[in-house]
Amino acid sequence: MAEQGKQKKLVEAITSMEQDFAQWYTDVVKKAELVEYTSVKGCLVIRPYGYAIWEHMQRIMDEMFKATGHENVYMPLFIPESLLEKEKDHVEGFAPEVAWVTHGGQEALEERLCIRPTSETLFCEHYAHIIQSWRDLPKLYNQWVSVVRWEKTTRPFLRTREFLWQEGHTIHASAEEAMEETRRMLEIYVRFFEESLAIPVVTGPKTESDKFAGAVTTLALEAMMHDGKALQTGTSHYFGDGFAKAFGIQYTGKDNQLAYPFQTSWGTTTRMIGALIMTHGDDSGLVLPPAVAPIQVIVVPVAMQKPGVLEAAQALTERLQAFCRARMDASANSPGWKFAQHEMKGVPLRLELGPRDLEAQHCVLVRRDTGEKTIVDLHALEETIPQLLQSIRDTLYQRALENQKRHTYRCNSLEEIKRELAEKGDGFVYAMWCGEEACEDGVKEATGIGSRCIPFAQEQISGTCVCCGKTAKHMVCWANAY
RNA sequence: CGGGGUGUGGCGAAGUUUGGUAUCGCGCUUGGUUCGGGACCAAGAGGCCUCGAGUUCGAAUCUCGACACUCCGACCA
Repeated sequence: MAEQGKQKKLVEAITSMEQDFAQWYTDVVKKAELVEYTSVKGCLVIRPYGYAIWEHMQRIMDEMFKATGHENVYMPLFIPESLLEKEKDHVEGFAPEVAWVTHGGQEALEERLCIRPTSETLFCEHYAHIIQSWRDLPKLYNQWVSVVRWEKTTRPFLRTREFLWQEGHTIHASAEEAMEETRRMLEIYVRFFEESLAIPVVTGPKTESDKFAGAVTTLALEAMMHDGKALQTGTSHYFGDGFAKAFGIQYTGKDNQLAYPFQTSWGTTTRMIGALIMTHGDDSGLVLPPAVAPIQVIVVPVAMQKPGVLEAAQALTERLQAFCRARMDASANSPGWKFAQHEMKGVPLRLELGPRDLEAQHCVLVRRDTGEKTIVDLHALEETIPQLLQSIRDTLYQRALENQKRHTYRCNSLEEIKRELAEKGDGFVYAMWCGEEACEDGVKEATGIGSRCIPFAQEQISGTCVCCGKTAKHMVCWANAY
């Protein structure tokens, strides 16, 4: 009997992270009911539970955008080929992965239309129409839409052909102001990641070869996943006046001279959900930071056929709903099944309420992050639950930060990089670089890891480039990436 | 896009070598007993074997092609 039960559990369990991290990830996204595959490659259904996580992300970020003066707009889905082609670097960067619409009904279109891979060109066309005077600047726009990039290999949330995102597009009178905006939005992302997602990030500009198609500077957020690989989780670009010149956006300044304005764009995507899974998840499934958890407290009535239990659990759930996202699971499944199920879905807190608890006027609270059980007086929940939720966020953040620190290696030579990676596994490698693309490629060639960004938090690891030995200009964060 | 693996009820698999009309576990439905870590009994329902061509009296099984998923590379949020 006992053996049979154990066997059953093994069959239904997800693959362990250690055994196969990629398979573990796929198991979690499926079993936590985040996504379902469709018949179109790289296009997934984001199921209600997964979409609810996205909605919380949206809500929190949108508030931050609005608080800094941004407005939401909506640009069309289609971009005519001629418009996409106006900025040379931009089209070269995106052309290989755009999807084209060639027919309307039965008739071939005179000019084919691409499905937006990003909307710089549409914003530029629009700005050219509406900006005439210095009084029209700045424009601080954002949109929440989906975009399409015809990726060759796809993975749920990490790389899909259609994905949801927000793209901010701003236009300013001066380069300084635009650069400041680029930094400001990066900082907003950092704050969102750290406070709401409990994910520490490394930030800094991308190298020349790695920046966004058409950008002067690309600032990136890099997060470390549990397996030591890097995931780019957001970017903020400074465009200078390159797009303005390519699209003929001009305004008349206070000095009555025509001038080109300066632009930025910045974006984050549903990839953040993937980051969440791979940063906090464990062998029991998803672990969600409370800020974006669709359910923060799951109430599980135990022995709910006993008189009064279900009613008490229902009343308690309603009471909790005044200050947190609480839900009761009164399904006919056994308590053990419910425990496992809600752990799989990453619910931060579980509240067990049974006849014994009712008699003593307390309940059992179980944290998802540590598994720790505490017995709490029913009258103290208004105080205890918010504290626990905060504590869960803090613990998740600290844990992720420790993982990042433990897997950050400071190296002085290519040999050292190879040795560290071989001995300690994937991670961030901090090493000096001369600034030459040849050496960037050289590091990739020799060690297999690529440059992620040039961290703002620079350290002087040595004076010379790890690749060529010449005088170093920057410390670069290198890593294997998703 | 290059290299591997896989595709059989909702999920996981057996069956494919040696062609004969599909089996098991979980899940699902109904009724009952249970309930503090993935409960149990009984009775049911559910499958153009990924799709398309071909070979054959006959194809899940053999041949060719397509598609999807997945892993490892190259590229990207």
